[in-house]
Amino acid sequence: MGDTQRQRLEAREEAILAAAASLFSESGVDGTRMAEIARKADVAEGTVYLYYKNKHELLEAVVDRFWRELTKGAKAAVTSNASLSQQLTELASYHLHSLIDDFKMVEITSRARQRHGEPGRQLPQIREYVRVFDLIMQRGIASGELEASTPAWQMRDVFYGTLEHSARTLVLREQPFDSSVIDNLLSLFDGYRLNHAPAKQDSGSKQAALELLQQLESEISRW
Amino acid sequence: MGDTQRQRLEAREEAILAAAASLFSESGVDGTRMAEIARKADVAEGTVYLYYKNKHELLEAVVDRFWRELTKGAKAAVTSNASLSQQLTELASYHLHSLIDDFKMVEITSRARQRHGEPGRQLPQIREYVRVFDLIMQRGIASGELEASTPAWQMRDVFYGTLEHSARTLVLREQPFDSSVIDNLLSLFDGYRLNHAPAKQDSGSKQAALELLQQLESEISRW
DNA sequence: CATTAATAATGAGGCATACTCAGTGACTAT
DNA sequence: ATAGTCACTGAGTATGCCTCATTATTAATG
Repeated sequence: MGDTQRQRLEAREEAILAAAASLFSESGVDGTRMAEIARKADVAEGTVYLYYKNKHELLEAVVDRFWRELTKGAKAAVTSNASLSQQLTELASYHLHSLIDDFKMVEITSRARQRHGEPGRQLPQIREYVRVFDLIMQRGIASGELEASTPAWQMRDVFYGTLEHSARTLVLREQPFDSSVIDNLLSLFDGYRLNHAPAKQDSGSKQAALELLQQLESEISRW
Repeated sequence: MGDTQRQRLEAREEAILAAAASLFSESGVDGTRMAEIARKADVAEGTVYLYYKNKHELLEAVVDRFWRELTKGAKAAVTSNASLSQQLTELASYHLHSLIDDFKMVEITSRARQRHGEPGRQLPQIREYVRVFDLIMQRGIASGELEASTPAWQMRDVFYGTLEHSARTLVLREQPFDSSVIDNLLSLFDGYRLNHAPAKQDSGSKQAALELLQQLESEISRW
């Protein structure tokens, strides 16, 4: 019955992880004692250390799981046959919603990055998460909807940096969600020559470009 | 001699603060013991607690001081008679340089925001810091260089969010500074109808607008 | 089924460290 | 000089992470 045994172990590990996640979110990392986590997971305190070397590694596992779930959700949220700007909108919207709902996890993530030993590391699961964005952009370039005049990592930093800060602002103000953040962000990405319609049917993008031209002309004429 | 006495107290407080700042930056918060801080500041361990209630309050004071210094530097860095886009460039450049140089402080700042008790607070000194950006934008609106179609806080989040994430990327890659981040960020702000030169002497901005026009035309012609 | 081996779980105790407080010193005022 | 005030000290306390000798549980074998 080696299979059932393994399942029991995994269930225990999952119980510990879930207990830690909920307590960290509620009371913060420092506010949560290992004894509490063990009690909530229905194991002895020593048992926790059979699964995770120490509190910080448990924290990392919690954060890792959070971003892994987020990656799953993000992949599901973007409809792969939509236009570039639609996909970006979907991803941004999903991302912002998630960050607002679990903002404590965002704070805890930054905590997980900091280890006693020096260097502010990159968490592997986050690397995986941002790939969702990268993929969308790559397809955008391939389909001609996007002109890659700017390095990919810079666009990524604009995207995620803006959304993270916006989430903090909204949470602090206790505003639940603001779609205008998404609209604004996407209008910024227009600066990257992002076309609103797919390339095959480019009357829309041509239209958009012409509107930009007109705006510029009127602006110049005002001087 | 009450004056000298007060100065001695302030000097002690400053010594403790400086010791804590340097140790926190070097070894992280958890990696630094209160005894170390006391030793480096040449006081007994108990003395630290005469000035700061606990380790977390000392951490907050360190972070507060960092952002206060940054505010001073930022105000000095923006030449107040320059154009809007120049001022933004100066601020962004100063900000990015500072974050890269002291990225540990950025990580520590997010740590200081988290208190055992619930709510992810706003640190007052950071509020003061972002005012530098707000002031620039306000003057931009007043002088007509900027059309405020987007709420100020959203532009702020784009600005600081992008720069913080870019700083993290650059630090992780051990690249010291990349001015193209600034260029890219500022070109994004063009979307807010930002003019490149002050209104009085607008040949530069006219030039820029014409270049944009040409780019657009060549793009359209390629379709 | 009994026996043995291997693996998992326990929780009391060790240990590091943030924080306290009774005692000491240093300075001021009268 | 003397009393009083205030800053300072560092040994001691409490707390909470983590270990490890012991116990319980499961698997393997004849």
